[in-house]
Amino acid sequence: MVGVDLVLEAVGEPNRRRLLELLHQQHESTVSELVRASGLNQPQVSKHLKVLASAMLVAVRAEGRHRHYRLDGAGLQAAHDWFASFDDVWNARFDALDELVSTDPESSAT
Amino acid sequence: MVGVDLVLEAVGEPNRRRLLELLHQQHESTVSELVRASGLNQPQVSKHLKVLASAMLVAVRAEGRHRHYRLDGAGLQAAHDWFASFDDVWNARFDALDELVSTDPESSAT
DNA sequence: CTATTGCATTCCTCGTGAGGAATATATAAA
DNA sequence: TTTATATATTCCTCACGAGGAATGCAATAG
Repeated sequence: MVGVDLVLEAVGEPNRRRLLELLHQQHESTVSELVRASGLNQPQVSKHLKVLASAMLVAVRAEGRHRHYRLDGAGLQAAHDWFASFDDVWNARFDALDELVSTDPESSAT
Repeated sequence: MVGVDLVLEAVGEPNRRRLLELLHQQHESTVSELVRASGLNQPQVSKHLKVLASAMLVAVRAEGRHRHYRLDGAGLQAAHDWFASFDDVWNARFDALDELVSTDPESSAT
């Protein structure tokens, strides 16, 4: 399992989110391509990618002197699951209330 | 719609995540209760709650000299949706690959 | 071989953000 | 009224993290 702490700290940075979104469109990109697409300098891109990789948000594939980066589902899903654990909040499921009134299913008047 | 930037920056902080999880268990808590449960000092809790509130992650209800905080689904769902937009990554849908190799399904040697 | 390209890494500076202490503010109690 | 409680806010310090510049390093080109 992936540490959600690393993931959420990594995605807290706006430029890293931009890189993730660029990678989402391109499926796979070299560092040079990300530099051009993001407008960031090459060292910054490499450093951000390093952070993303240690959070299992991206994976690398070496090919010659090129490095092909792609999204890694592990980190993304870890963060997704963490927020999903709160889904009862916005789903407004009145479980406790439902249990309280479950003995009286007739009381469903508006 | 809630700004996902504010939300993801807010949840990037570990103690703020702890507060969110505490609020998730308690449904509603005063600042004092969160201070006791989190081990943080009162000013830090108030400051973190302020950040969480501006990201629509918590909502407040004033009652006498107490402030009752509870989770706000708006911010939580915004972050959830942002990660959900990447679900094709971990669902491992090889659409493009599938299209490329669809003429040769036998080539799956190790 | 040397030169060049693609990327990673190091060093430095600076801004920002988190924590601590003290204080301000508001509401309730006496 | 004075006092106590609950919370917010201000000020300060400090550490960490992001960006820039320069450099290192590996792989291809010539």
